[in-house]
Amino acid sequence: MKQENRPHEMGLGKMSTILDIARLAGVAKSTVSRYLNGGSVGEATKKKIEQAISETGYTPNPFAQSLKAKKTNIIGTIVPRLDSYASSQTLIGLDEQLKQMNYQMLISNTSQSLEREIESIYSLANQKMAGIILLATEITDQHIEAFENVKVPVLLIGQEHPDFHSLIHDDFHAGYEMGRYVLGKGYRKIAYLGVTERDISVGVKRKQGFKKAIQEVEDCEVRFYETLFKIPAAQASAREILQEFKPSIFVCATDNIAMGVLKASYSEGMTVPKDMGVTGFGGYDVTEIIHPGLTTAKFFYKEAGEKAARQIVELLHERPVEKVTISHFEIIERESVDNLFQRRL
Amino acid sequence: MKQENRPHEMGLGKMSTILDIARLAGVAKSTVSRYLNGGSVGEATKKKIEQAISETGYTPNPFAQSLKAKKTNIIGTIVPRLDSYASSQTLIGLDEQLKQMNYQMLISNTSQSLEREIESIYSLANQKMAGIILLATEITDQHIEAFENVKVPVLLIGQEHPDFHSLIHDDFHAGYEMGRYVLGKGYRKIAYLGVTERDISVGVKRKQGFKKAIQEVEDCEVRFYETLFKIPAAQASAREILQEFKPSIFVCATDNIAMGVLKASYSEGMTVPKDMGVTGFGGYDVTEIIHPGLTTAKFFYKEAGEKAARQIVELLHERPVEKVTISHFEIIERESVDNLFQRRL
DNA sequence: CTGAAAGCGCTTACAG
DNA sequence: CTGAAAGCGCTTACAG
Repeated sequence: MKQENRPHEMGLGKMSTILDIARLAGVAKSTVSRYLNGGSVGEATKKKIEQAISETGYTPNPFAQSLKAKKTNIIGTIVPRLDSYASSQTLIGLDEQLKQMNYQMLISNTSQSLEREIESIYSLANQKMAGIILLATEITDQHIEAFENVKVPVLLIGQEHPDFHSLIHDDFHAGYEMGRYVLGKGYRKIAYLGVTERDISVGVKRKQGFKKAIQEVEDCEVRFYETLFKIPAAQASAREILQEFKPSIFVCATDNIAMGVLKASYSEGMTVPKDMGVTGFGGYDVTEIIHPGLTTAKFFYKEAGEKAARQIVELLHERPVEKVTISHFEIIERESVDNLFQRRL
Repeated sequence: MKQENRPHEMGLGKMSTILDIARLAGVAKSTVSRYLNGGSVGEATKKKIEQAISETGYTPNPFAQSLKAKKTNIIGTIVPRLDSYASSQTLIGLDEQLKQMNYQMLISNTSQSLEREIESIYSLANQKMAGIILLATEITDQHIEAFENVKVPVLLIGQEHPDFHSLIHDDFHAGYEMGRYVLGKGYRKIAYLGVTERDISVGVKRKQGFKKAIQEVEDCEVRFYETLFKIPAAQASAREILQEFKPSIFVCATDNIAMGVLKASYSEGMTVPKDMGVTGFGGYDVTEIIHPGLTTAKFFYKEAGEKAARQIVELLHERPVEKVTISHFEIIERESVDNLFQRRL
């Protein structure tokens, strides 16, 4: 399969078709087709067909195949953005696993437009995708309607919804453990810098988990803030909070937000972790590169992508798949958090 | 086009075909087809067809279309990796521009395997891509052979080659200007940390430009080193160089390599830029996020992607396109480089 | 095991 | 302006 199948003679003439192969091998088209699709073919004819195929470098026309089959072996993946660590890693995991299972992946980038997401659902369905994977941020009624209309197997990644199968990260427990971690280090004056609650996973669950940890302890002063996903916005929010609240630590709902806080702290002349602690969620590469390294709850995007690939294929085959799968996480300790107890000694 | 075309009734029955539309409108299939493809259709029939289409939510089967047309309006893009700033930005630029011109983009990720690149060329051609864009790192004889065989319009991004159209970044002049910049700041003991010369753009051209700048000045001590693209490898290389050479500045062939050098300098207890300067090439987002910010030669990947999209489409239409287009760059000054002249005062 | 025929949904000359 | 027919390359019952 590695070398011999390459259409070396393609440059000479036009692409060969199944009819060419049939003629060359002296058999009927249907026999060639049967050979190609693993049907029963006699040894002798098999030989002749193989010969003809390698002579011509024949390879079936996928459009003709799909036209008959009325579907492809392509999984359409809708992704809100291409330039995020989480997206890339998830896509890589999906792609590699899908390839291994002899499926193709088609990426549809929506540039963070929910409207484009809806369009993509219809468009992918129209292109006869075998299944659709949505790297979700928000599930609206329109999403639900679209998926109902197209009737293509669907898997959500990153958000869960009662109507669909989904694979999510363990945002709640990550929030909880992060809370416990921070409290365990002695921090008691905490700014939680979150995002919109329309994003259930990032905006709600992480915060809820964190709140639970807080409730297990006494006399802890916590304030909750909301900012945007982008670094400059987070930076601006942090600057304000620094004025009005002076927290001893920022617990940020994403690594990017944490980056913004770090920038704000620099520009205010503060040193992390000496003057203030910072934590994130995500486990982006950059959290390890920077100095001080960022303490964060790392999610396993690539693995999640691989798992999702296996699940969507199960779904295609109408085999049972658990409604919601929870991918794990890990608290990574780095320099951005100090041990206040130790400091007091 | 926004709302009305959506196949709301799709959920009810099977997808409708051109024949359904024809019957509903009381005309022939060919007339519907002509309407769809902008041929001449009478006002009255046009109305009826439009009515039928919006009633059914009809949308043509792309496989049937491609089967006839023997090609698609999809541009296949081969990318060595998904998780790099340069790749993502380029893809975003390509995708957005292509969409605007009514083309689709299909991404083929090769995970840095040259062999997979070759396979992708054949596979994309087999899928009747209208054109192929290769985010190139290295052009081997196999690439040339493959492209000759498939006879599909091709555009290279990032590397040039006499056989193909290409869009490259101005690596030579970026190297030159970076050299001048560093010299202008008074640095005279320089470690140039480059990469393999098999990568012409990154490994050869940047270095050549830099060398040219060096030659314009006297009594400058420069040593050239080679490392890998990954941060840990660069970090290890930097540590060694720090022992044997003690440069006053590291000029790194990529931002990632510069990140490795920064990490090495931290772990050696050095402060940038006080004890040592560092520069990169690329202009990745991370260079702005970190502290100190990294001085770098910024390339415009997204713009380059957009430009490439326009060019490949020109190529499809067999319109003239300049053989090699050079995308610009900009030296971004940040804190990782000091002014040694000023310091002496 | 093998082949002839019909059909997937569309487009494209060719008549009219 | 409009329609009947052929054909794109493949697969799938159906006979044999």
